[in-house]
Amino acid sequence: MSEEPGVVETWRALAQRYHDASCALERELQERHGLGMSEFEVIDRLAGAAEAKLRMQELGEQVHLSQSALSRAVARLERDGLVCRALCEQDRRGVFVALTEAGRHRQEAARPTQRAVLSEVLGDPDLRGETHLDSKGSPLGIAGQRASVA
Amino acid sequence: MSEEPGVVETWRALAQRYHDASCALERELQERHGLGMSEFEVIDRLAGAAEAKLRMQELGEQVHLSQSALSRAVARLERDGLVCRALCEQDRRGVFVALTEAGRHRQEAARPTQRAVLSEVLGDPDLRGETHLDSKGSPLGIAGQRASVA
DNA sequence: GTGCATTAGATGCACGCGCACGTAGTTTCC
DNA sequence: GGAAACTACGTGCGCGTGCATCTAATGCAC
Repeated sequence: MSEEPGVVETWRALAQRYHDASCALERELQERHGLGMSEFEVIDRLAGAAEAKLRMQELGEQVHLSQSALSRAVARLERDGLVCRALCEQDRRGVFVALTEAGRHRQEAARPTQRAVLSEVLGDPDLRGETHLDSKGSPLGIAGQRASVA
Repeated sequence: MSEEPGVVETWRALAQRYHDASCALERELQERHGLGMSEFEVIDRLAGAAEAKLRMQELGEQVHLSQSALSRAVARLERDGLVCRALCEQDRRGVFVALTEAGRHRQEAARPTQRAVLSEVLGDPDLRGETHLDSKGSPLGIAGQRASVA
């Protein structure tokens, strides 16, 4: 009788990896840029979109948030002045979400942090030390984890 | 030149994969066994432990929950009669959590569901169709990501 | 045009989570 | 032996999330 047929192991490794990364990401983004993971995800997607604007629906397809969670996240971002909502003239049910100047600036400031955290946690040697986490001086406290997949 | 150095792609694939799996798992476990993911994780770990009992601390090392979240999860499980707490005589700060009969039964009932969901979502061909999810049939549309690290 | 089904997005609600803190019990050091 | 530091666990609190539901706008039938 096999007890650990593989799927469960895979799942646990996946969950472990995800949690390590998301916790570190959440913490660093929050502490250094006042952004939650979801918020950053939204403005990051917006920054990558044409004209830095997307409809809620399109945003929802890219981020893995529920529709309500996305609505709240955008509301928070709007409250902080990082995005603004605009009616869609073609379909007046729709809402465009556009990155503001402040939003773009914040995203550009936060992206290196994201990259650094991810390469640290996910163990990508490519960016190690390139876009490192200077300023605060904290080495993230997750060095040496690596969660090596090999 | 689009600069996508890999880490972000890896991260997004990882997050996607994790969310697909956790959402499906959460939903199925809840609907079919009245268990949340965390709850199942706890009783599953307990079932795998010697004498089906562990200290909170040891449990905390295995599950990726914060100490408080674990405390609440165990409280819920105790409320439902699936586990029971017992003082640790050696160290009276410690608390043992033990699987009850009902708890073991529930875990044994839920494990096939977990396996089935995971093999469905994570795409492990080994269990495909063996412990299948009745009328699911949906490939969940996440095949072929893998995010190979090698 | 009027009525009904559908879709986009917002919101009330309950819940699980992490953080900070409180409370016992233990160890350390004098 | 007694005070301080530390550890294991529980708890108040605020917050973000998903679910169900609501509103407004669109499309379709007739």
